Amino acid sequence: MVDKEEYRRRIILTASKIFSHYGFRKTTMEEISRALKKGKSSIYYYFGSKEEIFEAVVLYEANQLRMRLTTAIKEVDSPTDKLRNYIYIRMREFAKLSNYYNAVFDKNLDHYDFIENIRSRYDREELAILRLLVYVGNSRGVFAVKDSEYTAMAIQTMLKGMEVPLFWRKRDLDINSRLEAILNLIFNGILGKS
Amino acid sequence: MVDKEEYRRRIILTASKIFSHYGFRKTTMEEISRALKKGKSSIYYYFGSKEEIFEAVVLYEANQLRMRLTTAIKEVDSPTDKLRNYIYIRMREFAKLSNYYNAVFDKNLDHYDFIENIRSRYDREELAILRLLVYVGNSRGVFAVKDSEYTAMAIQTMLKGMEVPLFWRKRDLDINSRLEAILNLIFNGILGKS
DNA sequence: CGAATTATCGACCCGTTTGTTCTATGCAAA
DNA sequence: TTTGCATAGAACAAACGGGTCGATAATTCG
Repeated sequence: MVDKEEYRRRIILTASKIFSHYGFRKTTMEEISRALKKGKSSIYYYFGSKEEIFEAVVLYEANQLRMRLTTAIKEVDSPTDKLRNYIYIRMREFAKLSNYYNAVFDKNLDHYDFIENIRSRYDREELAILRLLVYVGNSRGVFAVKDSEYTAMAIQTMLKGMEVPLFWRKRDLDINSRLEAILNLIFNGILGKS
Repeated sequence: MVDKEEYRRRIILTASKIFSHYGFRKTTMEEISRALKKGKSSIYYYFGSKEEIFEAVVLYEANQLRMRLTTAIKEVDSPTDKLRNYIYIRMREFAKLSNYYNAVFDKNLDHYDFIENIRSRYDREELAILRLLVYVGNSRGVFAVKDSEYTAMAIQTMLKGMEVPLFWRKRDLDINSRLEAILNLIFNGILGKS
């Protein structure tokens, strides 16, 4: 292994799969090392602790999420499509990431502040994106809102509101229809009288 | 709780979900009892051990499978549809049950014989069903095979062959096309020249 | 009502697991 | 051979987790 950083990356990839399935608590160093075909103690040559790996994994997943979202809004042109795409992907990816949240809330709240950091940073970024989307749609004459900032915040609030049942209630299939309703509400509210 | 048996049933339902997600080993009695909003030791009033619960769960799932399969072949009439339905549902349900198998192969092979019992019983039942399906299709003039027994065994062998990659390889989406190919092969083989 | 039975739970036990450390060893380059 | 990177086995303290037991609450029944 010429590059140490490269191997750290491989560990993150592998651990990510296991963490996402079993959560932080139920995932053991033994499993991670076995999946890498290495000795358990060898992992400690690259990472100081299990938490450190988890931290790197969450960071990695956060970046993945960011990438998917930016490409999702780039691949369409109209403001409504951009916003719709963003919300769709966001909710889908968040649902996939729910295991990480369950992992954190598993027992010990040690990582809580660390996760919260990522979370708050993402919140700010998301707000900026939404603000831009609304602003552009506005200046293109598709949307008709007074204040982009507050509208973006309102949308974000709704999105956050959808997360809770996503993570805590059983996954019923009416999520899609609820999402559809939200989208409908947002667009009709923005577009004025349909 | 008037009926003790009813509560055992609730435990099975709840434990089933957790087992199917985390496997036998990673599922703790603590989790099961918490999901039932009961004390950990209360569970032992209904079941003697964790293994006993697991046994009941597997038995329950096996019955569920049986039910789904019988309804699947009842709701259509033509022999080809019956056989096609049976195979489809069988493969889909087996894929869903793969977690239970992973659970067993997790480490200790204690339950192995117990699972193997259910398995062999199911094998016999399946063979009987397949034999009947082939036989009826034959007598209706849709199929054209010489020996229903051996044809049924051949079909079962193919189905078993499909299980291995289903359970052990990553779930690639070409499963459907592979299934389609198998179905095609079976029917064309049975129907003679198309 | 009170006794008997049913159901629940907290506290504890103790073998096993597991995150982490430490030391020894392989192995490539110089 | 020496140096430094990479690996893994052994050991360990701490936590975990299945299971037991006695006490207690809830319910049934006479």
